[in-house]
Amino acid sequence: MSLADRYYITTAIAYANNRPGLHTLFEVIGADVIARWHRMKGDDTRFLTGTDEHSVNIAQRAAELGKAPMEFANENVALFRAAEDALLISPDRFIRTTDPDHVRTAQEMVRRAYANGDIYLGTYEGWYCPAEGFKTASDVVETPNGSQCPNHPTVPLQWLSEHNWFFRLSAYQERLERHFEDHPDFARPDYRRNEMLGFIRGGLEDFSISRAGADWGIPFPIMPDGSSSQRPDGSWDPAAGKIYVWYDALINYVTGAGFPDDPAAFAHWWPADLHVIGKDIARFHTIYWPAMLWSAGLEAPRHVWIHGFLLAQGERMSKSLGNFLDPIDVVKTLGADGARYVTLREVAFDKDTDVSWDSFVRRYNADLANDFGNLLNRTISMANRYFDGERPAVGPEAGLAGVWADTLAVYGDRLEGCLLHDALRALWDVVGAANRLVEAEQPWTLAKAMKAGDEAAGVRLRAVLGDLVEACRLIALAAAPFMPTAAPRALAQLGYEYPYGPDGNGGPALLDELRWGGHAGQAGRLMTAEPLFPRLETEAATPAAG
RNA sequence: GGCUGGGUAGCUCAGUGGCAGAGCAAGCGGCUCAUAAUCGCUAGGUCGUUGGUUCAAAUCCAACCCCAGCUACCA
Repeated sequence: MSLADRYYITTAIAYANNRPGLHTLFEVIGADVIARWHRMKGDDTRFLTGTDEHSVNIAQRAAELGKAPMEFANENVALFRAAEDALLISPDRFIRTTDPDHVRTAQEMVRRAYANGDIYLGTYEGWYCPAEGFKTASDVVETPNGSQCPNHPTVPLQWLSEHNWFFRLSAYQERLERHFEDHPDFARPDYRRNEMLGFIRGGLEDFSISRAGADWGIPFPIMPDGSSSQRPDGSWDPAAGKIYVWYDALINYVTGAGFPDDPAAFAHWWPADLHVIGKDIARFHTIYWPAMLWSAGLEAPRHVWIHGFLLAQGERMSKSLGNFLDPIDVVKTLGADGARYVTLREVAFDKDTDVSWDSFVRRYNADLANDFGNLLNRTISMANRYFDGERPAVGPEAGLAGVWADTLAVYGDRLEGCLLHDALRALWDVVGAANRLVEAEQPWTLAKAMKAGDEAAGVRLRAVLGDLVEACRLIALAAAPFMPTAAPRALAQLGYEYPYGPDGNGGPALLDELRWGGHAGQAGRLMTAEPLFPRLETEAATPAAG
């Protein structure tokens, strides 16, 4: 990938029925890091995230609370935005499925599929739980008394039969298989790709894309006879029904790229480079979505990354189980940078991971307070003491330079390969190497010799501390996508300007800045050392929620 | 049931034929620049089980046991 490439990255849109947990925002933090990395590299980057607001469940929940669906959605979206702000998430657009342009886009996608002969009227049949909604055949439990909803055994299931529109997914089976074969890295990680490919090979059925009777949702734009469902006064005929789920939710990715209102923007941003999504919706993103796009004459996204879930003692974290972490609590305790680092270091980005409050606090103290924070602190403190605040330059034969070059290569590969936890692990190898260098060189011993008149010791001391300062600069800068405010604070203490904006835009190409000794000739003054990541006392570090 | 991933130190995991590894947690020692920090050392594993191939198996093969995922319309 060359410089000045454009890079369009998205997350799944979250279901706006409640306040978000860290397990929901995990994917958004990860995507934000990747977006910032590309912005800092100089790529023309667009990062899209947002909320999914149409569904019977949301309308129903709103009604229970005596609110209009939109009012209910607005409140929840505000909670999402507050949590994302606290986590320093930097979307270029926060999209809502209730946004007017998204409504137009979804309707246009339906029209295109219709024009292409890919949607037709059919009958959807299935079990319906009045307490919960439609159930799949595999969800329903067979008992001597008949079929039951596993979550609501006392509520009788209804067998519903509904007339609605279907998308001809079956027509795309061969093309999908070929796409997976021609683009082996379309869906990753590999084991998820294999699952999806297996699903395709098992045969594809058409799926329904409209619902009758719902009144909260995007109006289906076509009447059964093929005419427009829009009336002369601009309103939509309720008899046409609403667009159902995937022809609403998935469409946000092209809405966010400018389709169809802004053809120039769309030509620039589409196809998306990366959709970051959870494993629960892999099929819809890697199978339904490409087919829907092809049907509209558009290209499939380039890559879909499928991440796992956060677990608490082996159980999936969820709002309903109550075993989730509140992102606001985590930010309050660890700081925004700490929360981002610890989440992405503790949770593997390619599979499920068990996490706990204790593991988060341990990781924060070990990696941030003790290893990196203290490295920065001791380096600046010594340089201030021995050289009166003048920043020492890198030495002529720094052993760390080689370590750095190797690490940076691995770091970039892992980060661009979505193995964010591995990227951080690699970067922290340099932190360890730098701390070991301090012990090996014992700057305090060199300083005593220098004071006693040993010039060679003075030269060596300057070089050692220069290398340590350089290591701190590079580590902080490389970690900036993960820790967007710690990086500028660290660089300020080291006497460097931070040339990037709050979202990572502007400034020189990151990879140029990340060359060892890149600022060798530049004089500067160090600030007083100030702990970047104050150590947490374990007892004090208990979440408010318990 | 079928397919896929996994089962390695107290915890999280790396390790695809050559003397069992890392980080964290634990114990001991060193150092004093630093946020009771840091550096070194030690301890700790029948590598899920059983059999097989091989001079040599955590690694390859077979069977079995456990955990998780996928096996169609949930946001």
